[in-house]
Amino acid sequence: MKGLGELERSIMDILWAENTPLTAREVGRLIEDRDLAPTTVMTVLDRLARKGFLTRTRDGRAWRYQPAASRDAYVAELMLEALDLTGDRDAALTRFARAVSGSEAEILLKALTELEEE
Amino acid sequence: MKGLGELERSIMDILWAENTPLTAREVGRLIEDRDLAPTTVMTVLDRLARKGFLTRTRDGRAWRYQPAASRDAYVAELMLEALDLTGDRDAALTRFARAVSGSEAEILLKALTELEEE
DNA sequence: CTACCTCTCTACAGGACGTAGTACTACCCC
DNA sequence: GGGGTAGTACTACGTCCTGTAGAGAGGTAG
Repeated sequence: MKGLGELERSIMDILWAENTPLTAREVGRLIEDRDLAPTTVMTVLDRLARKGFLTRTRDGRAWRYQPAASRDAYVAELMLEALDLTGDRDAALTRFARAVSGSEAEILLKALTELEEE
Repeated sequence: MKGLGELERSIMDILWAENTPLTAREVGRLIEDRDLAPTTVMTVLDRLARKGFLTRTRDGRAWRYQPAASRDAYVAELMLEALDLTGDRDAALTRFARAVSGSEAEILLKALTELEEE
């Protein structure tokens, strides 16, 4: 997988936030802060689809885009990918465990213990 | 932080593997597979130092480079950074917990429970 | 002095990304 | 049915990062 650029991530954020497929125009409207040309949005959506981050289906002449995977799945995958960079996964995991803050450590702990019970 | 390129990572790997500071020439010798010009290695070492991944100290006319942080710290930081991309950290963490394989889940679990006890 | 090593500076090509124009088609309203 | 509107595909361009390396300068060792 590859990282996303700034604008690409903004657009993914929008699509992750909505749970319905959007057209380029709709996405464009939701990016208020920047004044982007419609074609810019379209180009980026196209690239994201090409990279596999989005799927698109026809709606009349327009395309409707939606995320291929949830944001959580994306983030988890990035984390696993980072983990793959090391030779010593255990050490990295230990360090990671120490680095997450208390409440999050509990989330992790809970998820892990639930896993064990299954 | 930013990700590293291919060659940059190879070089970091070499420096992480040794636990003594190396000169450009020494690093060059350790990258056997590729036939790189010495200046190439120097340039990349320089860039890595500039980005904060390496620190360097003089040794005669030469510089000796060594990692500014351990690989584990780097990996853990990348993981945290990925985690920061999401709005819903809990969901991402839960998903991550499910994704790590069994033995690694135990490492994590152990690190976390040790944390709790402290 | 001469060959050599190492440094610093500069350069260049390729790819990713932000950004957008152009040209073409389909549709709606008057 | 003609013009505006929306949508598409294709092309383009500047910038930054990275891989790769040459040129030139200044020590160092015979």
